[in-house]
Amino acid sequence: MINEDNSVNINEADGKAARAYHHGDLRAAVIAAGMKRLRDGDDGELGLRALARDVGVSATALYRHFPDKEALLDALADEGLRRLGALQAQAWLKAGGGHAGFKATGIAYVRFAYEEPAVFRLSFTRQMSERCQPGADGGEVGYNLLRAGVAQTMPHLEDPDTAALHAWALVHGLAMLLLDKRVEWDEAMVEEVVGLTFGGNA
Amino acid sequence: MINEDNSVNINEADGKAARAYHHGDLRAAVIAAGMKRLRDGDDGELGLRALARDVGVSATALYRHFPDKEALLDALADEGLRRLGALQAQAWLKAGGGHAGFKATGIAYVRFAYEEPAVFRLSFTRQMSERCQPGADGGEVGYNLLRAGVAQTMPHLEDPDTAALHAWALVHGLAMLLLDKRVEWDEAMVEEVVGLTFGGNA
DNA sequence: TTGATCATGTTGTCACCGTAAACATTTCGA
DNA sequence: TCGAAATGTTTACGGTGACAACATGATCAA
Repeated sequence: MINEDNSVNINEADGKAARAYHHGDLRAAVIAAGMKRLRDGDDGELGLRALARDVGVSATALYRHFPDKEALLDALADEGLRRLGALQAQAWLKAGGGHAGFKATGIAYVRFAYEEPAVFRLSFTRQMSERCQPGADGGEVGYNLLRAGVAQTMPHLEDPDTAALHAWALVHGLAMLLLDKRVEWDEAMVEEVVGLTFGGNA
Repeated sequence: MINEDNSVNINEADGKAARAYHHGDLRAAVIAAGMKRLRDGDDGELGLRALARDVGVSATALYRHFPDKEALLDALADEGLRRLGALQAQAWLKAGGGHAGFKATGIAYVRFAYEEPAVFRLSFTRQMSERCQPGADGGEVGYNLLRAGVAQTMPHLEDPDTAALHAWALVHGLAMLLLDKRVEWDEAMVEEVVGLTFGGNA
């Protein structure tokens, strides 16, 4: 069981000795700790040793759950994409779908990048060429929303693929420019720029 | 003097002893070597030691020219931006300016990212918040071209800033999606997507 | 010519990192 | 109950960026 503060309870049910040799669910705990570090902007690299220390375990213990550091980062990246997709879906619903919903998914994309820069960057920087776990999301939720939005919002375009890529590139580029401090965050600005492509400029 | 193969000639003019204790122009040589490594896709990090080895000098010698590794990377990043700007300017001229020229600068941006991924990524990933050397370009050439292009191509828009950012975000996002293998390179696709924003879709 | 001074490069060292191998402990199924 | 499998620890190795102390070469005044 993992608490909100990422501490881990062991033997919650049976109340045995507090300090057990085995960790409750190390894999999940490590991912949670990694996410926390990314979110807290513990800027710089997150290292195996620091992560293991957070969870209260030996550095090499992580190798029982991840073949190497890359695999661990991949897991974190996937978790990030999953969260992004969830936020987009939520924004779509909240806006009631349609044009407004589509635009909302775009803004949610940029906002996520701005609010959790390290997570966003990690999620997209990892080359997804390697093995994709069967359970991996890989950003499918977000992309499906995108395709649906394009279909609903711009049925007149002859090539929906081009339009979808256009929309994706726009929000992704805006997000990246924000992360790399090429552009300063400005809610109104984001709405305008996104709206220019995402349906609203009628 | 730095040759094409990044070797360095010392005492070119006076023909003195070939092996001097002091390096001809270590700073320039290191930057050249770094660029070469980035271009050759010597994947992974480029380290101080490897770089020093390339140039044929001790690792710590680099600290005479750069306060730390970050500064070195900053120098490489700036060099990258300068090259990008040059390529864009060249594309603009070759296309004869106007709408076609504007679109050409956008495509040049994406192409540069695709052809020299490591350089592009480094150039934009470095936080430019810190001190910008007086001589640093910082991507000014490229941005000026962008503003000029927007002004020429879309005079009807009420807010040129929004339009410029829109265009920039589009090519930047497309570039990033290409680098991170979210999208496969396809010349025609790039032209279409870029053309959707960069003037051509009339 | 001499010798001081400074810029530049070298050697040695340190703390940290990822990770492999060997070992210890706990859990669980037969 | 007992042995195998799963999980965590210890130790060690090579690599990294960074610093301090030292060596070498160039420059310039006296």
